[in-house]
Amino acid sequence: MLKKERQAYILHQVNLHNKVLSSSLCTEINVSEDTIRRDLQELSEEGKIIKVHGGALSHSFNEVSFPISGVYSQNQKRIIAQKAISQIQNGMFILTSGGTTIMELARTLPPQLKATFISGSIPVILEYMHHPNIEVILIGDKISKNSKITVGSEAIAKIKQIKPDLCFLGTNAIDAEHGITDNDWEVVQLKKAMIESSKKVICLSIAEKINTVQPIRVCGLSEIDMLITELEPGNPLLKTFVDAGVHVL
Amino acid sequence: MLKKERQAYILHQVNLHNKVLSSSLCTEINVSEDTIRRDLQELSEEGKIIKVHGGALSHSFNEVSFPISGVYSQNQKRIIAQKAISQIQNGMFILTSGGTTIMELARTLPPQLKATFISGSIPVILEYMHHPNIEVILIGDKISKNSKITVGSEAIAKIKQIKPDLCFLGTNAIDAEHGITDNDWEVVQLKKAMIESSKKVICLSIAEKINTVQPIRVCGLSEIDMLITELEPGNPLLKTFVDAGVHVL
DNA sequence: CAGGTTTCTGCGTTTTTTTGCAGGAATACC
DNA sequence: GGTATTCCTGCAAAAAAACGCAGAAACCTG
Repeated sequence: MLKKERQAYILHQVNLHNKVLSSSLCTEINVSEDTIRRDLQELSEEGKIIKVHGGALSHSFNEVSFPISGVYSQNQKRIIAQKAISQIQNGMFILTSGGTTIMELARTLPPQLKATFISGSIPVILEYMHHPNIEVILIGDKISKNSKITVGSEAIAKIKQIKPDLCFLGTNAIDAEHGITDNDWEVVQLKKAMIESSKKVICLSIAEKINTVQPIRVCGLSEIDMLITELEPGNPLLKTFVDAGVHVL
Repeated sequence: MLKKERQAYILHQVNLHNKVLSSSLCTEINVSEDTIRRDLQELSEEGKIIKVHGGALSHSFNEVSFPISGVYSQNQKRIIAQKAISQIQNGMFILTSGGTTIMELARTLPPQLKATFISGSIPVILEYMHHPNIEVILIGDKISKNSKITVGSEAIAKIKQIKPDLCFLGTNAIDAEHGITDNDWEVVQLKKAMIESSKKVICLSIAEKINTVQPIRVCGLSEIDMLITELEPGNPLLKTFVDAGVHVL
């Protein structure tokens, strides 16, 4: 990995998470802690970041403190993202939906991971594009402005042509009885196609959305292979899903 | 292998993978590391790539790469955008390439305009999405990280299926003798398809790029219907294009 | 076509950059 | 106050770059 490349990655991480720990960076990128420190030093001298004991902060950070609930659910999503990443192997073809949980997954992907990611969500695609070793395939069609995702028959047809190894599905609502449900008809059509095409479907959901129902049905529990939440697999809230045969992580 | 040939290959590799290692290049092309280094040096001096220790990176790494021409050429591009907008009518289907000039066009679009815009460029699409009355169609395929545009046979096939009223083409280089030329092979393929599909092709170019040539040919002057620059149509710099039958605005 | 000039390329040497490591100093945490 | 990180300094090894040079190829030019 080139020095500039590494610094670009660090800078991206800082801007994304508002802070980085040099200790975690050096295991991620697999270089010595000294190298990270020198990188942070240089970036700091260029005014790109603020170096502090143990890591660095984003420049915009020290200005305003942001709402606690945002950070709170961000941490939950980070846990989910970590679990999801453990399911990814080098060389995989991975289809993902949109949504903030998937965004967090995209941000958390380790830099040395080599895989191909496919999506129709613009914000998620932008995130994938920042990663050094990831191939990005964009599903094209008409853009739904409110969900910022491509929707329509062309997109669905394209999804049906591929056979990804994994499909990560961000969920709006999941319930033991009604399965996965959503509130946007076009997005639901897309998700149905994604589930149908993929070898393995992994559903990402924060606990808050468990046992909630939305008007339009995406699929039943039998069609998903794994459910990932920020909770421990043994949590009583998840029991009904385990009983229904879903692998809970 | 000729020097120019070698440099074109290197440039292509950089545009494709966003980075190259001089060590891997010299085994690929089978020349000494010194030669590669000199090539990278030259390409870097021409502003095509960014040379770093151990290899080279594409320009997309440090976004803010044009400090001088930035705000300066922004005004020029705004003039071009205004002229381009005068050619748009409500209800049109408009295909656009990527690039900063097109970005400026996207930003300048009047809010009441109702039209359908089609593109494969991520930054441009983001801009279109902010407009209230514009339908956005995204061309999907593999994303070229450095040009931030979808490239590949799927994208080209999709473009060939449509018949837009207008095509706005951002140009890297235009010359009376060689026509429109560019330096990224995949982007050229895309532009060729765009020109072929469209009823009317309008070429946007800042004066700085007039009478410059890049290695790969996109099309001759006869294939474009209109050329828009920030200059007055009567400017002597544009005379050769008027003589060649291009409508200059 | 002969002779001269320029350009290109590879090789050996020197210089610079990068990176990791060790030991002591500074800092944070309990 | 004690302990554990983290930070800094100097140093050394490896990699890469720069430099000078020389042979070869290409290219004028009369």
